[in-house]
Amino acid sequence: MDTSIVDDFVDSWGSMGSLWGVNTSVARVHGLLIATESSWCLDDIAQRLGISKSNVSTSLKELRSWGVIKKTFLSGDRREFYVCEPDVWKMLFSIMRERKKREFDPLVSNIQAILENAKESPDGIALERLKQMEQMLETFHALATKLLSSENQARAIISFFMNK
Amino acid sequence: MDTSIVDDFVDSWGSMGSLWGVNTSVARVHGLLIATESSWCLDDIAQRLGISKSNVSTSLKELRSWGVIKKTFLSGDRREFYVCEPDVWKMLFSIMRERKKREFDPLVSNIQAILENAKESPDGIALERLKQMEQMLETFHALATKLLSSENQARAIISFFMNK
DNA sequence: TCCTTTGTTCACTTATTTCTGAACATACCA
DNA sequence: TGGTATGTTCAGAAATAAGTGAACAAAGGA
Repeated sequence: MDTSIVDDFVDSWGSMGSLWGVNTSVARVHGLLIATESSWCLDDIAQRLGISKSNVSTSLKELRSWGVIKKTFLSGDRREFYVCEPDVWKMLFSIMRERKKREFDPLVSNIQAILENAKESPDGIALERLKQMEQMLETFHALATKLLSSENQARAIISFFMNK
Repeated sequence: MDTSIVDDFVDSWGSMGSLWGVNTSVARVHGLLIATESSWCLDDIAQRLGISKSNVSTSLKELRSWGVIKKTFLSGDRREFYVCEPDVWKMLFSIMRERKKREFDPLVSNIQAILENAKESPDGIALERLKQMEQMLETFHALATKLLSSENQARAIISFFMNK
């Protein structure tokens, strides 16, 4: 098995974990599942990537929480195996949905709550600007909600838009 | 001056620096400039946020590199003052453009380069999936390039889309 | 039952990032 | 020229995040 392509992909995917907010190990484990066709058990992943079992265990837990991998079972084998979502668009949408839920939504709620208490326009505060910010965030929130509600719909919209 | 709203906003904005990849101090300084109408000099920012001058200095440098603040001068005052971009949409677009350039573009190049060397479809590698990934990334790249080329155009597209 | 395999948790180590104060540079003014 | 105000850089400190190994738990199988 020619492993260099897999290694390269794992490195590349690992180094961009920051784009969606996970650490290198998590992204590397994910990269390994993406780049290979087989399903992997914990020990094999640890050996293949040269990291500890406990690290793999927590990384897999994290990847499950993002909804981008799933367990599989081989008959007669007690171990848990993992594969990633084969559809790359579905994968990306899972990540974006989760990231929105975890980081963007709370921000929007926060800003809304802050502006609730700011009806009286006190001195020195750029209240107009903060209101524009709130509106912008709400627009993005609505846009993201709409786009992320269905991969297929979003893909159609993107193609339509790109062909104009 | 009622500072609690500013403080709340600074906290909120500071805690979401990770969304666009800057640390808390950088985001807090930015938050302060966003939430207030005045222009700020280094020392006053340090005092207001309770952080060191050197931290403010590097944070301002970082914010300049993202293109989200600019220097102003008061006549008869030797100090450098800073204000943020008043248009929140322009601000957001600056951040997105810069983040794309710094993190997304290199990823796309990487994946492309890796797949260059993978014409022969070796065993155990999900080559089809990696090609789909590459295509998806290229689609997003094209989409982002188009959307980020003009705030006004993008805003028009978003409104059009949201009203359908 | 006891042993083995598998996976998780957690206290601790290691690595990385962030922040600071001091030293330095620069520009202006007296 | 010296003195003061302003801003930057950088080595090290402090804080935070990540990774490890050992202990533990659970589940089969002999």
